[in-house]
Amino acid sequence: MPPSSTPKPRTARSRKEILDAAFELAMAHGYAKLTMEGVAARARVGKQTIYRWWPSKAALALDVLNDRIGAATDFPDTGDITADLTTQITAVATLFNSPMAGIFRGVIADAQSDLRVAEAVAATFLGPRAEACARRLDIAVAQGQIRADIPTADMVELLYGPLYYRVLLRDLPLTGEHALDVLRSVLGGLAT
Amino acid sequence: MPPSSTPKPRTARSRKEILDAAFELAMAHGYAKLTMEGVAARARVGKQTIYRWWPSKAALALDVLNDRIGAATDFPDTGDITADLTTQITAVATLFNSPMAGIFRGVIADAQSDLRVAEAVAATFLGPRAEACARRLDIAVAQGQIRADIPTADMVELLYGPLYYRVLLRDLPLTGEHALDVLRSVLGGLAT
Amino acid sequence: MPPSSTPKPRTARSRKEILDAAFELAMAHGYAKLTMEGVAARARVGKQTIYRWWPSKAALALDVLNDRIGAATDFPDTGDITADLTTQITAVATLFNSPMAGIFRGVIADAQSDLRVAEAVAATFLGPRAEACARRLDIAVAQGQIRADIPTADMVELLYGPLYYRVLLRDLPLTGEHALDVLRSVLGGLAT
Amino acid sequence: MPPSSTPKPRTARSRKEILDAAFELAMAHGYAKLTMEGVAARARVGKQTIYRWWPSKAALALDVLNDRIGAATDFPDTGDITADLTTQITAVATLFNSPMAGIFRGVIADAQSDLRVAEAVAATFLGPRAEACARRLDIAVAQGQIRADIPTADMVELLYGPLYYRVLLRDLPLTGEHALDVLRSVLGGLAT
DNA sequence: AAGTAACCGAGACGGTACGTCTCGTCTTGCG
DNA sequence: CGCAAGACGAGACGTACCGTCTCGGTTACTT
Repeated sequence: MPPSSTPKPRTARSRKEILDAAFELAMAHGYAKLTMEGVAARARVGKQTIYRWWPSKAALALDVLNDRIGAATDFPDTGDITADLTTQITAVATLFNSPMAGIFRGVIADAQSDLRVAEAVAATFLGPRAEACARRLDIAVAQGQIRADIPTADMVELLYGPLYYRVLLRDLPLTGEHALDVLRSVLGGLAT
Repeated sequence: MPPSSTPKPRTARSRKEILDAAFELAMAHGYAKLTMEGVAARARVGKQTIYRWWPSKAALALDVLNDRIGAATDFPDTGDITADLTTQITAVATLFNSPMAGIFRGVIADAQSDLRVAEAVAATFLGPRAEACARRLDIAVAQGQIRADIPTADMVELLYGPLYYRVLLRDLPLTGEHALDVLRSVLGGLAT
Repeated sequence: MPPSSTPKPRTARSRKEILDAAFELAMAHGYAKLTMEGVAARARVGKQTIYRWWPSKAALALDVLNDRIGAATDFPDTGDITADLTTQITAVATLFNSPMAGIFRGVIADAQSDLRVAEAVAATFLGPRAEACARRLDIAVAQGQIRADIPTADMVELLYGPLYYRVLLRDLPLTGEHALDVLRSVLGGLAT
Repeated sequence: MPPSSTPKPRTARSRKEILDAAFELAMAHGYAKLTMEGVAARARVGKQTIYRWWPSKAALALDVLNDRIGAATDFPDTGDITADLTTQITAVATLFNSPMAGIFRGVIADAQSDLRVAEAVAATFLGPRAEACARRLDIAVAQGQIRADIPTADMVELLYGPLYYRVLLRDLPLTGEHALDVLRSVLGGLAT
């Protein structure tokens, strides 16, 4: 997204105020009721200033996510892949139980109809995290802790797909316990 | 959703015309550009007539999906769970590569911000299919083909979560081959 | 303009409220600060409702003028053309010293850049009044009170041009006395 | 207007480039689409540089007019007032049929809502020309060619008012012939 | 010749209003 | 008298300019 590609807006001040305003409004009324006009009004900024740096409310919200989450979901490497995945997946589950989940779900919703948003999500949010996970799995494969006949990039989808399923498709809660059940089941397999 | 609970609208004729119009417009211009006004105009129906039966465009689109897909994803039982899952998952992958996928993605997108849509999706679309799958897995558990220590309802999420991940989150294609790779990996597990 | 050509807006009620709001706002802050948004807000009406019937603020203001002025500048016929012109021109001068003058000047200003406004002004405001004047002059010509070798349509321009000149071009006031001086001079001619 | 009162801007070069750019843009797209931003871009000048010398687009356009028209409407004195008025009024009619008319009409339009523009028009454009005309008429009065009982300043309005009427109020063309008809009629009077 | 001040292009900024779009409700009038 | 047709209040959209305000890179005047 533009603000990332041209990371030096004239005044970093308005950038911060816009991101803050967007975050606060999303928290207060939900992503669906977030509007560019509302953000502009709360940030005391002209609408054009927002559109200059972000092409859509989803792009803006994605930057809010990236700014706020930061390295909260970085990958550890203790040598034990099961322990590391447990740590990581617990962090993800925590995140999905925080208010940030509403913004994430809204961004993903908009990505369904806006290709540029989908690309930005892949490039700045999901992609890096998936690659970090795949790299950790590569190490585990090399150490013989994980099967070598499945691409690690695919494994990432097996591990996280069920979590996103809960977040996006069902009204069932995604608890940390459930996330760990998923992890165990995926590692062990369903067949007898 | 209303049309389901009152399955005999005054004139079944307009119901069909509305669903057809919605389908054709969604095919022609995409779910995002589908509007209630557009549907009313194409179906030569008053807007009020649509609102009488469906509270939102997502609810209408969901009915379009249910009408058009019907039993296309029913579950077979040949006695071999792997074979049956293969059959079923191939059918799902096919569906997700058809134009219907656009409508599905749009409905899921709207479900993120509209609780009633989310409930309707769970009640009329995902729920029944998940339950059918779980029932089939119960049989397989009873036959000893599948582990008994994991709730079959959870297994459904392990199996389908990765597919939805591809459909909703990444720009990667969901091929039938990939779907079968997922099936095999989930059944076999990732650990050595 | 549309509201004239399709004189039956769905509810005459909103039409009146819009015209009233426009008039009041123009009186309060001047034509230049009149905005469609302001009118909509004061009339408690959607902007679209205004745009449905009037294509521009000038078209709306022109209707305000026509509604408010009505027959105030109708032409008398007492048999004495000098007396009748005196009556009429005094009425016009009075009008140009009323607050309506501001609206008139604004409409004429917009007509300079919007052909449709110019046409509407000619068709609904200036044209009818000029024709009424020309008809009265025709009678005077037939009675031998006025020269027959000048088209009466041109005479209208000689009589009123100097008044509009004052209203539109100079900061000099257009008093009733000055208007009558003009009338006398035009009738009598400048040459010795 | 400022540029007149401070006739030596730091660089006369930018002054000319700005006036040229404004003229060309007004010719190309019309006064209404002329913008300060457009002028700045075409003149390769900062917006501030324009605002330093001209407070509004109308003030700028007025300077364009004054620069381009120059002495084109100066008053001759051959001793025959009718001949001189004919010469002069023909020149004015020619001007009003040139592309400059669009700029003039735009400036007059803006003058309706901007008092400073109105004053500048009176001070630098209409005023001097009206005074020149009045002076010439004074001579004619002294020579007995013109009535002495009407202020010559008023006569100017009688002569030019009908021309401006055509330019500003009706969609009728202002031909040289029509202008001369007006002249004859005003000199001779309408009454029998 | 180097140092330094002013200027000025470029364009971001906070705003305002535009004219359009779609929503979900309400009203009219035809069949 | 039910429904198509579509007007209605509402309010966000994304754009265009406004007039003001920095930001740096010349430019041209000292010393």
